Amino acid sequence: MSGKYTEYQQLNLPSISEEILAKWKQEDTFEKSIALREGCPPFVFYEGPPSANGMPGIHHVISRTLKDLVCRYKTMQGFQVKRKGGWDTHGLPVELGVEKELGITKEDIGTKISIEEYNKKCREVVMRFKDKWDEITQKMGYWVDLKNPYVTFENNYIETLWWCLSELYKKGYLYESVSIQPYSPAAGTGLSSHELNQPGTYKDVKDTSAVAMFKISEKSKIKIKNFDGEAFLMAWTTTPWTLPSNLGLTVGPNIEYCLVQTFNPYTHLPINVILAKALLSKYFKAEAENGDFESYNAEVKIIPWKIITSFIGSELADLEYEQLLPFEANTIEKIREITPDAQPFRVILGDFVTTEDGTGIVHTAPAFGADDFKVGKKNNLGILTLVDKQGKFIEGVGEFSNRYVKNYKDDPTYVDVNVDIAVKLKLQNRAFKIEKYEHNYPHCWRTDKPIIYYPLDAWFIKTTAVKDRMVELNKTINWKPASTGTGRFGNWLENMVDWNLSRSRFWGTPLPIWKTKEDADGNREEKCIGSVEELNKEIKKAAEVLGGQTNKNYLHQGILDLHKPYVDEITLVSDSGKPMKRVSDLIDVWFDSGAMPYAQWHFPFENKETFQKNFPADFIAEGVDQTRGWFYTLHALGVLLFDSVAYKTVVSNGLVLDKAGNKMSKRLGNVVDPFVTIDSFGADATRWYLITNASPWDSLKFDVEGIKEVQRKFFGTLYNTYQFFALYANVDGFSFKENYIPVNERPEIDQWILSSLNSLIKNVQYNFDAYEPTQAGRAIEEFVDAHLSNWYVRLCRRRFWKGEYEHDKICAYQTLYECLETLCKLMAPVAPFFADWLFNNLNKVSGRFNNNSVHHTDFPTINEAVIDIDLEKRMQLAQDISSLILSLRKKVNLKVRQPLQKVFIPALDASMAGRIKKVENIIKAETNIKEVDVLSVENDFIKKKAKANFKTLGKKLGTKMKWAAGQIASLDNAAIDKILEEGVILNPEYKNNGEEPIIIHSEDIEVTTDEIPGYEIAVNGQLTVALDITISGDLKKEGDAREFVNRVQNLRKDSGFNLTDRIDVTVSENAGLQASLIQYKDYICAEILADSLVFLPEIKEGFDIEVNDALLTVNVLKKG
RNA sequence: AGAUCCGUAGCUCAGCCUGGUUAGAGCACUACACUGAUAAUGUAGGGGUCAGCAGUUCAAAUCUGCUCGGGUCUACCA
Repeated sequence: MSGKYTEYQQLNLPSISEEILAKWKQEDTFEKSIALREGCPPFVFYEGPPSANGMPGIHHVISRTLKDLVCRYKTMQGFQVKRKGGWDTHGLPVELGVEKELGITKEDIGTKISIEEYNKKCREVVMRFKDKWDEITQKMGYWVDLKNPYVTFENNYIETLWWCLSELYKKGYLYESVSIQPYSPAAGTGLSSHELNQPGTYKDVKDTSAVAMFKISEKSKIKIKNFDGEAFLMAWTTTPWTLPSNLGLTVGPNIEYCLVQTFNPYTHLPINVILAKALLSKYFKAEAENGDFESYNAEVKIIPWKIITSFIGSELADLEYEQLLPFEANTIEKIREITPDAQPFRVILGDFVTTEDGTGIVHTAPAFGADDFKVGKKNNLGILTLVDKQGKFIEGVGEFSNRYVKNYKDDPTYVDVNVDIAVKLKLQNRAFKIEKYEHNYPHCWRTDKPIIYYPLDAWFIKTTAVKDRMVELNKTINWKPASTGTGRFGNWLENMVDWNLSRSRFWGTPLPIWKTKEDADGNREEKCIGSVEELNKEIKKAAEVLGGQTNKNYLHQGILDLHKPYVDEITLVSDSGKPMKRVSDLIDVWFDSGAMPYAQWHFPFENKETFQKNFPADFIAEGVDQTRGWFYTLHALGVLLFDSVAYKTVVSNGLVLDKAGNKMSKRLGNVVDPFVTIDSFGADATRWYLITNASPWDSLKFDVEGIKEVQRKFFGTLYNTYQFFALYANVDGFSFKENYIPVNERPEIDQWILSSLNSLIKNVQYNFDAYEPTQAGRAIEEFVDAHLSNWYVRLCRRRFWKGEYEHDKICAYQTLYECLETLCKLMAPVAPFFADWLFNNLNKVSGRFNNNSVHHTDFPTINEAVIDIDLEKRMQLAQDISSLILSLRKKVNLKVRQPLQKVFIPALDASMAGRIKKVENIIKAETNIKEVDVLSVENDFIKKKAKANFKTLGKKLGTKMKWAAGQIASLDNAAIDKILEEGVILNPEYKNNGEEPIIIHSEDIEVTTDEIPGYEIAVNGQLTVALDITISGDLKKEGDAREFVNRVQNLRKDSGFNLTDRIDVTVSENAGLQASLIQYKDYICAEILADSLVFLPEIKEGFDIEVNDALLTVNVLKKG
């Protein structure tokens, strides 16, 4: 190795990115980083597949930075980290995109366009932005294997999904059932929650709402209280059309209800009603309570009422009531035809009941509400669906038969059936209040018509069967932040329902279940296919058994594409010889991604061993919005299939908001284009900003100003430190060829920065291990800025350019080099380009590593022997003292170039005195002072002040604390000294007062000093500095000389001289300064590399300079 | 509606777990200084009801409860 360290004009991060990217490409640096770790323990990472039919955004950059840095870090730590990429290719967004592009709707599929063509189109567009994704992946420096990604639409992938499903089926976890889903009668289709969350679907509408009165049966009435007259349960609904399907009334078990005697406002008949006590005021006027019942008649506006009795909800359980609206279609016989042992028309209990609105009693129609369905099933109410899929009443619902429950057909003559139901209730003394009610209700995003909740057949995974195990295993997962695991995710698990897999779509993974038609007894046979081979076998078998045209297109080669429409063309045969058709559903795309640990390897058909080595993952990371998405489905399938977690650590990162804190959305136009950002600031600054600005799980307010700051402050400073190093190392030819000088043989300042460096390694390693990259990054920043650049380099500057190339200088070079080299490695996970660039700049000269990339090196290890905490502390002391002295100089307007004679620093104890003595040279140099006088503990020169230590005393003293603090503050030197030596009783008169003695020891006080008469003093905490500001004649002269040197140095620099150029200097004679310059001539010449310094009466060509208010003309001539 | 995260200087964030008496840093602004590495740095200045209320405590930014505001996820129901 040889040559020079490359020096640069200025820092250009984007071009560094480009240069390094090209190098990586050429040298296969990524592939090599994995190959180099062959045989090392694996660290397993799963890539959550993005969907390539949308453009990547800046929020993708943050989660991928996080993933990338962990993988890079682990690689450097000696693990082999394979990162298989993946693409999520199925799902509704793809379908919607295609429909928009082709200008069609779902209804057109099968008529205007065949399913085959439609799916072909989906397959084409799904990778539309793959190029853009690949580009951002590279540009941001995300190392992931894009050459062999898993793709969810490929046959092999789907085959594994089928295998998973068939395993679940075998375990009895896959079943068909009814669930209540949003359904659009106008469009004739179920809607997903995604569709329901389209903008504008929830609208404020006015509906006819009814408070209906359900008459309590005579038998049950007695259970409440013995009283005269009819009693009713009041329940409210905004959808009166569901009332004929009513099968139960739900009350909250802990809600208080009362029985109220009053009159029906419409029929004026005397009634008794039950409702929640908290809602009485909604229906009754306070002034009418216990009003005049005797004289009530139809003309009286204010209806009298009184509470007869009250009870809590659980006491109402199982009360029976008469059916509200009996028809032919909803008789008890009809109900039991569907649910043989149903027990409807009862009061049941439900936790979801509130007293926010309504009556505190919930009308329950199991077919038309998810809660209703759940509670109905639990209480065996049965189910009635008196409305068909077109949204109209079926036959047998009296005068309402065949009427649409909402105006789905835009019929101008439509009469609202809800109003008619309300009228009927009024006439029958079954309505207490009918009114228009404005509420927020979901609408179908395509037809703009209100949706209804409707029971649809669907296939489910019985996740509830393994709920306890999922909860248990979740506790072993390391969640970052932990609260997401216990809170959002843990809570979600606790309230888990079975996983509804079914989707009525076209482009997705088909459910591999074939079934026969139901026979007369409602029985049927079904088969769940678990592999292509099995399907092909069944295809042949069916053809043989059923004969004719059965599966004729699939007999030769078997099935070639596992999507619709092909799978639907296949008929299988049941064990008893009946034809079976596939159920038409596709599965939830979340199943696709949740099964990626298996499907990415085409397990169990191939790669069995690979799979075993790569399950479960050590680490995954995605946005927090995936908590109930990917994180959930991974976990569910891991537990269901293998009784295992799917990942050991999961980091969920927060959202990226714009700088005003708004969510980024195309609609608002505040989306940050990651390409623009990375092109203008470079990937490193962007990554560094994203990681260090806020913890990954906090939402990040993205502001390019922040990136600029990172670029300037962190990368700029580090770059300059390198430039400084390169400048002088090139002059001296330092290439680390000398033996490594033992740290304890180096000057104290070197020992200090190396101690800090090792402390930094410790800190960074700890935080990376804890998945706290923000803390790690900030620690690196702190080191570069505060320690390395602005203290070490600042103080050592002269060591690099003064003197011969021997011990001290080599120490300085080796030390600074080691710092830079180590920093490269520490920062490499977060800023991979810059780190590699810097590493190569250093290493190509020194050749200390055989590696071509920092990413192939090992992460630095801590050298505990070099860490000297006391040294770090006293250096901090030196910095604090210097800073105090500088503030004093500022206060009295004495610039640093003016030397001063002396500073006094009182030490509070011997160890502090010792520390200051050890760093006094640094203080002297930094603040340009000749002597540092450390005043010992016993001096009388200063006045001491004591402050109570609240931490130790507070516990002992309690309420006397304030008094004691006052006492302590007023102690004099003698008392403080006594406390320090042996302790003092603060309340000597304690015996007389009958108190406990309060003994103060040295640890109970903090001693400070406050006054040194005749000196300029500054105090900061326990530190006091007293500066002697008298300037003697000699000091003044030296100050002049230094000022002069500074001016000449500036001239050298401005004139573009090289560092080593020698010069001749001529100066105009000047009465005020001449004596100073002559006295310090040797010093001056040495500093400015002058061979001569000559005074002339007049200088014709030269620069006018000003030195301590004196004007001079100077000419500087380069020699040779 | 439920869960969760967040709320500290004009802005970005520390500090909170483990309570301790002047609440810190950076950016931005102003002035001065330092510099033969520096787009850096130092010193000084202005800038805070630590979202609000209540509680626990000798002592609360810190612990507890409630409220308000913002984000996200889930749900949207009589």
